[in-house]
Amino acid sequence: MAATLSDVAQLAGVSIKTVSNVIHDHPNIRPATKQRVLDAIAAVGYRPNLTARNLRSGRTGVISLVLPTLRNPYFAELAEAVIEAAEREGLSVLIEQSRGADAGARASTAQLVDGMLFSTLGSEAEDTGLYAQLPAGPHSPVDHVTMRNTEAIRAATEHLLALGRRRIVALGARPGDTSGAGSLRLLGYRQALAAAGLDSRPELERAVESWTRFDGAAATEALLNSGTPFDGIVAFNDALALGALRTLGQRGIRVPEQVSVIGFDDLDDARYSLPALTTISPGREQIATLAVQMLAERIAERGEPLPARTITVPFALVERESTAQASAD
Amino acid sequence: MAATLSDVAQLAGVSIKTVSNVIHDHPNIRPATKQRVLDAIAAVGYRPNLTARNLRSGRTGVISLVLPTLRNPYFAELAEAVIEAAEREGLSVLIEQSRGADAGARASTAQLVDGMLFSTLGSEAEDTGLYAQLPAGPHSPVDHVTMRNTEAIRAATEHLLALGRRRIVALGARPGDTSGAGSLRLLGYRQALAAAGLDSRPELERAVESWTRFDGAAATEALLNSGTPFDGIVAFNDALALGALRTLGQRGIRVPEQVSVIGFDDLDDARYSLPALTTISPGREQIATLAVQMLAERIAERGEPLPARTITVPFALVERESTAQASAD
DNA sequence: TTGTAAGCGTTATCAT
DNA sequence: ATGATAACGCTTACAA
Repeated sequence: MAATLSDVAQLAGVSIKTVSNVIHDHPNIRPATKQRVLDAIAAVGYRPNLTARNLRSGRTGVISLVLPTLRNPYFAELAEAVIEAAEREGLSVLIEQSRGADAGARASTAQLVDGMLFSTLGSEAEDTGLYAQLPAGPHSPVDHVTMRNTEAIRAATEHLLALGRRRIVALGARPGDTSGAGSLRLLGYRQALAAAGLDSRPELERAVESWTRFDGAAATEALLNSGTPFDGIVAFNDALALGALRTLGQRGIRVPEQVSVIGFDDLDDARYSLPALTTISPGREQIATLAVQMLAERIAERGEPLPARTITVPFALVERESTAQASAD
Repeated sequence: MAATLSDVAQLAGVSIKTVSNVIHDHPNIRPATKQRVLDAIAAVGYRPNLTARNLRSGRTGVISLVLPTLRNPYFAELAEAVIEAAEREGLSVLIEQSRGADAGARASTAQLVDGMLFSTLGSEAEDTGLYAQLPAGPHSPVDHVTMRNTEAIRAATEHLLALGRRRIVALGARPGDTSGAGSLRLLGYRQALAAAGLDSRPELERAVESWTRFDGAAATEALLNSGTPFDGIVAFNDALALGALRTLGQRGIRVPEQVSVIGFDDLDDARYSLPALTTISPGREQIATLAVQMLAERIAERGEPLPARTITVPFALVERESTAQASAD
């Protein structure tokens, strides 16, 4: 059995209040008493019972991170960043998978956690379906931390344009999507083309089912088979780009000599692909840090609810081999 | 403020005991009363306070998974498997990073979790350094779920031997390691060679700092530069193998025609590399399931401590392109 | 069938 | 400077 406050108090010959005072470094404790208590704590190996403390304080020190899957490196890297940011705030992270409808309702609705962080695939239906599920009810304000989807893909496209590429493929359009990340990124691609005075060509906008390496490879396969000529690929995420690289490699098409490829996410994998992938770094660490901080503030402000805030973080374009300047063509 | 048992009781005009009875589906409740209580629960939006329940029961329903990093796909995939297994047991998973010495002591020593699962990189020092840290003290029994390191790498090596490979590289030896996964795998490699009547050649046993894609690529680079001829690579994990594939691809060496490559872990990535990687599937789902089950049993048996158990799970060799039979050489 | 009350281990408000 | 004692919200003997 674990030792409790009263065990310590009894051994030290004081009341539990005094022990509690010592633990919390309250002022006004006689040094002699304090020492006696500290000795008693050491003697019985006392550790505060966090559950009891939580019941009193109404807090648990735990937040949950709800995401679709850890097998997707994007989410794994985000989770790691969140865990580290949470640690800095003195919080632990419970990871839950959002299997469709029940977006992580388990531990959360049951007040096991002080707050929740949601990360989605950025598809439209997903985001909207989420709000209904929130434990605090649909009225409570929700903060958002977002990335510059449109601007970043526009910058990515302009990067290829600056290399002299003119037949640039947009890889990853999602047909039904009109407000999610997919459509924002498609918009950025179109903006870049328009600003460069190029017509957008439907046959260069390639749709995929999901933003995975597999679909990236398959879509590139289909693209090649269609005979449509192209000299650049703006993939809407790194997984798609890595899939594209695989297919291009298999077909003997040289990157970056014949085709430039750029991705989005700056996964660890992007550094080790062949060739190493140029990509957009969306500011993952900052997103994680801000999200955790905002949640921590909200947890601290219980009662007086803060207004909903939306923060957008800056991105960076990371140049690697897949868009290196072709020496000669 | 969240509604409590007494709020519900007051509204329904019964005692909290009755409400509690309804919640726990106790027998002997008059249907009319039950309905009244259920209505009241719905009316105030009552959700049981898990923290209070935990304080009473002494359990939290949370276990922690301590691992080095989620950025390593091996651990990300394991974490996902553990989360799913835990969900089946009605447990939530808190993920903690073991940053060196303090192997996840935070939430754990503080009784926030009912039990802990450790997954390490399998290096020797790491494992031994762990036991001292365990919250329950060094006496408490610890269960182990392990994979067949030696047998699996032996099978991998024999797979290459069966393809006619004779100059097989072991990629991933860790010099200082005499009891960790590295040495067990090296042993399997040597056993296979010995059984085939081949001498083990030191120049074919390539050491690396860490089992990463980066070091796999670098070690393969060094191997090629050394001029040592070879026709097969047994990598001690998939990351090393994927790094090797990258270097071989870069150098224009064809896999599997000139060199056969096999890995260990069966990461999702192994399916999408170029060429797709043959590998050892170490039984990850089973490991996760068994580990969670054993822990759940231990949590249930509080008091009467079970003896320490060690379970070893079977492996499977997954054949893909990187060891396809070369048609002609 | 339902109610009363004790207690889980803390923290915090009073007194003293 | 320290000690009683009442909460926190729940489960569960024991009574009624």
